[in-house]
Amino acid sequence: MNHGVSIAIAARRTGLSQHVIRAWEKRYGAIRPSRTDTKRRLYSDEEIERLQLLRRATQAGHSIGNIATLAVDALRILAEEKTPDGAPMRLPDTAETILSAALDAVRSLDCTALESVLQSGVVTLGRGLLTLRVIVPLIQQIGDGWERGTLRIAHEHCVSAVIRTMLGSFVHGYSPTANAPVLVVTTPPGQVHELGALIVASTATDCGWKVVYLGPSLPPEEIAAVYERSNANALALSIIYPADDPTLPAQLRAIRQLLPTAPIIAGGRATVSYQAVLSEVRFTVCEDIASTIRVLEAVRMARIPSAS
Amino acid sequence: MNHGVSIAIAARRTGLSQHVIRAWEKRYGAIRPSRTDTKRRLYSDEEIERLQLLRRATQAGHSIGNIATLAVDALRILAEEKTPDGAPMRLPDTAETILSAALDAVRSLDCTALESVLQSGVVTLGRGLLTLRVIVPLIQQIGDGWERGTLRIAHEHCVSAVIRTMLGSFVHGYSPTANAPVLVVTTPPGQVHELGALIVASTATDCGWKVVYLGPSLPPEEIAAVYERSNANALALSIIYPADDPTLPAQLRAIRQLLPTAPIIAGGRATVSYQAVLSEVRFTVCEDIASTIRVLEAVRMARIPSAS
DNA sequence: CCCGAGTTGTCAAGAGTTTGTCTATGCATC
DNA sequence: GATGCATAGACAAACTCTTGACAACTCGGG
Repeated sequence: MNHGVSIAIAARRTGLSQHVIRAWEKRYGAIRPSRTDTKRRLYSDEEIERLQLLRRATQAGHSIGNIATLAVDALRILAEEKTPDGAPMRLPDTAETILSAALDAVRSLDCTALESVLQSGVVTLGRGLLTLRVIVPLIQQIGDGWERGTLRIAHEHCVSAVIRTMLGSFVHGYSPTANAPVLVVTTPPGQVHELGALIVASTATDCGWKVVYLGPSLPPEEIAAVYERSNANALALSIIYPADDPTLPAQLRAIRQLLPTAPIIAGGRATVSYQAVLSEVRFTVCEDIASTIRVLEAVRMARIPSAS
Repeated sequence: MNHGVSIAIAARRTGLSQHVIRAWEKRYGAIRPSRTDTKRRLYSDEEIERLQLLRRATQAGHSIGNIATLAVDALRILAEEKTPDGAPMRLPDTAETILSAALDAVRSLDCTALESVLQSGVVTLGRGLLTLRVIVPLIQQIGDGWERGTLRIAHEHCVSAVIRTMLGSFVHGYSPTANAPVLVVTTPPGQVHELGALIVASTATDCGWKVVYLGPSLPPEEIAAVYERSNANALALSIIYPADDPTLPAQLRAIRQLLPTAPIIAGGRATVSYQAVLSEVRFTVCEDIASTIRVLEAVRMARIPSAS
């Protein structure tokens, strides 16, 4: 079957050091990779996944000695567990390291490097933290650098492309739960930047929502049609760049008119420029990701708790 | 009978050095090229493809010693796939199945389902075939359905978002080879559709190029600056949608002026509308993916083998 | 509050393996 | 005769393996 990869690759893909991988094997029998004739370890995809799960479970506070021999399914459960407050303390530090590594990659216009930095960030921080502590600041700083003239448009484009891909891969990441609430995410017409919308989409996915992501710049009728066809529970709109679009208020009113009762969330830097309309049409404005999460949580709770 | 090519050509086409090719043959029996009467090696297309697969599999972390004698099919799996056209026979059937499953998912606006259909398609068909036989037709049919009114704009947006993410994840898939040729991919200003550019980018990655993907709609000066900073060997531009942009010819001329000698490839549906300019500025126009691959191959061969 | 005992990540040294690259020599081709 | 290819052998750099040791940390008890 799959002949497996070397320990170096296994280490890279799991975020563990080679030393740790060997130690876990020797001391706890956590895995039993096949060997070549000359005793070199060969890791299959399954074993690598197992190592990833072990890693996340240990980071969540479980001690390796206790969980090393558990079945994969059990590990999946342990690894999924959140750490509400006993959160690891050293992570902010790591986030900054990753961020600066990412900025270096951007400056040298090395998209491949940027991607692998971010990829390792996913392993280390997880999606949520990576988004919050790395991707958002990164976008911010690229924007600043561009305005100050230290970075070119091309830098911004290149980074956007990579981030776009990464965030996109977060959106449908988890298999949907049966009765998960549904969130429609898009941007109103004229709002061409989709990164904000993607951040919301991936965050919502992370929080257990089923997300229908529609890309940027969609007309009100389309938004409304999709909202109803998909039995959505909320709508999220990202408003970032053109902060002085005279046609936007009309669009927002049209949306509200088509969806009179829907919970609609608006977020993004440019929301401040449209405060009047936004409150007029009763959109919930979110300043940042944290408040978005809170609002999503509130909407979810407000749903009629049918079962039990 | 296929006469086969010399080891020098084989080295060029695979990106491997002659030494390595010989070493793989001698040490691992990885290939067994036919010989002339005077014992010179002659490589057939199949053998060259095998070498390419081996190269990609090793880049993916598999050690040459373990995989050298594997069958081509197994290699395809390890190398994550590619089949220019001499494909296995049952695949067209599979491709159609996947395509229709994808269309179903689109019609019911279930992005999650679409994503998992495509994901399984990657496993079954590999990146190259999935792109050729599923993604491209899918885009085509969505476009048709939209024009006929059976599908909404929202469908198109939703599908684009999913495909955008999937193609994006293909682009930087492999770790760059030391002396891989570099291709810059983008679209000229005003060309906002990036799917075509992404298809080229992912195809080129598949062929062993190092790709610098810059997203859509980049000004000529930016393109040129990146081209030179990244020591690129070629530039690819996708021209798909506005087929009647009066400013585009000027942009194309500007690009050619900034990069007088660079090999520039233009592809996409709208190229027919700009034929006059395109030939004036000496862009190589590609009708489809296959011809793009051929042109890339030609450019790679034309490179003066400076090193070694 | 301090002390062992157990746990866990990290490291170093020495031996062995893998693999890309290079040389030298002779033949082939043009 | 200049260039390209074949073979064989030699290297060096990069990887891995195993063993043993060490430091930081946790935890229960004195």
